[in-house]
Amino acid sequence: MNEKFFSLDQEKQERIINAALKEFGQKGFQKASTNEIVKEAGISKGLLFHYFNNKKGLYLFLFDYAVDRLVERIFSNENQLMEDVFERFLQITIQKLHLFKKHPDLLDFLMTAMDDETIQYDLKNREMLEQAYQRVFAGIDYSRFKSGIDIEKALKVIFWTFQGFGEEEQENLKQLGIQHYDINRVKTRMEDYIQLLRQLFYE
Amino acid sequence: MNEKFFSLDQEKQERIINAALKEFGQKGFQKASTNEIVKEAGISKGLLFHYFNNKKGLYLFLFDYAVDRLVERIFSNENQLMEDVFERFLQITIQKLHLFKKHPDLLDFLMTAMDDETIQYDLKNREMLEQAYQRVFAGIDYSRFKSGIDIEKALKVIFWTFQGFGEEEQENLKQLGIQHYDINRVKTRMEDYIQLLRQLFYE
DNA sequence: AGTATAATTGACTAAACTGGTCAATGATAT
DNA sequence: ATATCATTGACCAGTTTAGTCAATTATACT
Repeated sequence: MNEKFFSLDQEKQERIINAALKEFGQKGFQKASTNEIVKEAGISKGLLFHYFNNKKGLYLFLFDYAVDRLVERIFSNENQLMEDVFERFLQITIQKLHLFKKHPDLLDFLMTAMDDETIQYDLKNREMLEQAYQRVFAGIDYSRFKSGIDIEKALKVIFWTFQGFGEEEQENLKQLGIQHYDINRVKTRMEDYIQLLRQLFYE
Repeated sequence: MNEKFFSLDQEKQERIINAALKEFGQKGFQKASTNEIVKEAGISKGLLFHYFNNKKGLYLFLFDYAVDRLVERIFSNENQLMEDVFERFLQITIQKLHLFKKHPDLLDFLMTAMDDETIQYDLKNREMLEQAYQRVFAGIDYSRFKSGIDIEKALKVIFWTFQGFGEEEQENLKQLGIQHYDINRVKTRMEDYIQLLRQLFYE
């Protein structure tokens, strides 16, 4: 790729990246259309190929970019994960929403790119991703759970609750639009659910 | 359409229908490719246009078909919905899995077809669908819930749990393949979760 | 103001793919 | 052997594909 891409307006960079994430995320590498990407990004055909010299170059750049953004948001060493399940999932859900706000199609792109056979990457990023996912569930404090509760299943119920909540919030964000959506208020909304979950699961 | 389609081997009918559901579900009406559909279904180009005389004819047929299958599985009058939340959602989840087993892409197709602007249907089917969705949550018995619990939020936690469980089972079904997947054993797996949920929510 | 350099455009290409047709072939039943 | 049916895939004109490149515009420097 052409490093001067990073000298563009940040807003323009993001327009291009988001358009590409969306198209590749929806259709996979082969069937994604560069025409569609430049149309959505509002740039000319030539410019895209000027910065990423061909389709595969763009795809590979995007994969690295997406992994970087995910790790820096959720798994970076600064963001130390809480021991309390609810605090931890609250934290992660908020971070995912921030990520979704900037790059609505990044997570979907990563999911589908992970098992795309048409390309094989440097495996570095792949491994980093898989390690990261394990960290989400490692070192949780279960001591406060009511006795007689199946911890494994309880954890799944909690996980699915946060997942469902997060998807609902993403829907809201899409509907309301980026400017009318206040992420801090999500925190209070989610704390109502956490209160319920604590009531249910904790002694 | 050509009614003789229904005289084909049932297996062949389903191959064609499933291939079309998948393609339309993934790409929408405009961008779906009839070439892709016949390739996936393993039939010739001519045959598809012999039975459904053009692309739009196929799409309209599929929509009616999909609504019929959904209603007959989940919302038909024989399948009276239980008053107990957990019994009801258990029932619905099982029925959805049966549907998914025969037509893995039917529900996704319906979702995307609902807000496809390129075509306007007889609204009969649309209305039927929306009424049906409301029935899922109507007439539930809340009397056994512990006092001091926010019923509205509790219902969402329960819904998200069944949703997460259902999606996980669909993943298993895809992975294991249709022949090694026993739906009756799902019931017992789900009853473990129901036991936990009862323990949590019921007096 | 003038000139050099870099950013950006979009018309253009050959190849692939699009929805749809139809004469030819294969299968089945009488 | 014949008639009726199901099925095929080469073929069509039109669109879309990834990628190129001469030409235009914007920026920077003297």
